[in-house]
Amino acid sequence: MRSHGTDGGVAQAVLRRFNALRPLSDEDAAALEHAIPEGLLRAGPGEDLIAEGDPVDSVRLVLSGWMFRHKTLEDGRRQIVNFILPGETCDAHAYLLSTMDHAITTATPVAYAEIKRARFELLMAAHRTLAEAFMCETLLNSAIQREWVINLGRRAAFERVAHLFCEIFERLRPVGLVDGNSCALPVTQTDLADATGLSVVHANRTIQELRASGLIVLKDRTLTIRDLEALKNAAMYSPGYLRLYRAK
Amino acid sequence: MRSHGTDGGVAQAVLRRFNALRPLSDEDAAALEHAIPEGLLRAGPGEDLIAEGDPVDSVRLVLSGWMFRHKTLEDGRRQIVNFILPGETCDAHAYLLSTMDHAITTATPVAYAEIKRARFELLMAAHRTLAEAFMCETLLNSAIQREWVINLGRRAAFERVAHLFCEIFERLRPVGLVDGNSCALPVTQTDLADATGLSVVHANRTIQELRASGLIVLKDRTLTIRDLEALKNAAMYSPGYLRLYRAK
DNA sequence: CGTCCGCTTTAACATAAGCTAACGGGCAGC
DNA sequence: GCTGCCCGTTAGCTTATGTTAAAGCGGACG
Repeated sequence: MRSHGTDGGVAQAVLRRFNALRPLSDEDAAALEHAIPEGLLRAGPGEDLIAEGDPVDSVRLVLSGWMFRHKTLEDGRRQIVNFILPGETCDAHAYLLSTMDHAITTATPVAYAEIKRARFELLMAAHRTLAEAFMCETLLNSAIQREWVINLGRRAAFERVAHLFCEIFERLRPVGLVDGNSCALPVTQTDLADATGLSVVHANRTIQELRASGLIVLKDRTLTIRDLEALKNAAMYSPGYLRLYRAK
Repeated sequence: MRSHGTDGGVAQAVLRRFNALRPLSDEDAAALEHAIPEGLLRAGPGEDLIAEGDPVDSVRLVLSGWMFRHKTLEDGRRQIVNFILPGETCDAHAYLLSTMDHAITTATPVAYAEIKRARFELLMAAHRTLAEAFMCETLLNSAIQREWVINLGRRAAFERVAHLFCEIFERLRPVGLVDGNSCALPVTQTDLADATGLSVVHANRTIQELRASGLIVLKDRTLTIRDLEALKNAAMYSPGYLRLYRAK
């Protein structure tokens, strides 16, 4: 199945994720893998990959590393609207709307593949299942966005942070990035605050509380969930919106 | 252009909206109009059209009336995650994910058209621009969802409600549902509270404040915006995310 | 014509979360 | 080995928003 010597396994996360959404045929997988090395790129941590208002005319696949989507108000208040984790795509189809309504910044060093619009459209036309998988990615993104609206609108700080942790854990699982009950959490507390709509101080207090409750350990950018079920209960986490049935 | 005697003008809102996203050829428009009367349906106010977890296998187009998407936590806290206004679609492509991750309820009496998946896919295959228009609808929905995340995460109550009002006004404009500086707002304060993540009491206080500031008049389910620019400033409303450039 | 009911409004009080400020620890660079 | 900087942490005080409760108000309905 691996056919490109130079990028051995580099597309692994993407393939695993897509297979969880729509099982891909070997042919579909090969076509996707083939498109990746052509547009392979890297970026360091804290780099702005694209800003609000920028024109879009390609699709990106995250091979490794974390990014996040965010918007900033005139007076500087920033909100992270979503994280983009390994295996996920930025902006499939977004070129249809011409420009970005939000910015994307890297949290860690990342490797990603950029597929130009024309190339992408050919790929979609030729591989129906692949097209559906990308479509699912986009829909799932909406579903996650809706869950974040609930998180910010109706959950208290403790539940909110707990929920975010559950979600990240469950999103990393299908791409093989959880190790037992631990996963990487390579972002600052400022980022977590901006993702949960809290002030940094309160985000910190909340994390302390989560630690004190024995539900999690968070140290050296590694999150360990001591009791996932209990954490989900505390977060009022309702499974399902991530649609990872097939992913086990 | 009108060819169906019985549904005279019923698809007007949908066509206006689509034209604002992707100018449709007469042929595309005709194909869409043709699909509508077949699945024409009505519902009263407060009806649950679909619940979380329900299977989806059709696309709906709202011809008239308001609906909203919402999720409810186990303990009853409810969050409206978006309104669905006349001319907008529910769930284009959503059938790809099999089931709903949220519920849809009507706020007013509504008329809508239901297009079954098979029919919809044929329509998409035959009309590229129409397919793009539906795709844009889906993407726009995501963009709105992101803006709601910012609204709930980083705006204070006053800004939040002001922002919602600006958004609704701008979303109703391209479908011809604003009249001067007024538009319908056929929802209760409880609904507004659930959409803005506030308690009813505080939502009410905030609306009073908005009235006192002279920015709006809200009476008999009609919203009048006294000074749209001022309201947008107060809301830190950044145009653009609704992509209504072409709609003027 | 009175009663019920859903919606809005007000009041009084409770509290979660914000803000400002300062300190500590680790790590990179000089 | 000192210095600076980023990040996490803690403290003390402020405030926006939630909660509970009750009253007003108008329309629907018998």
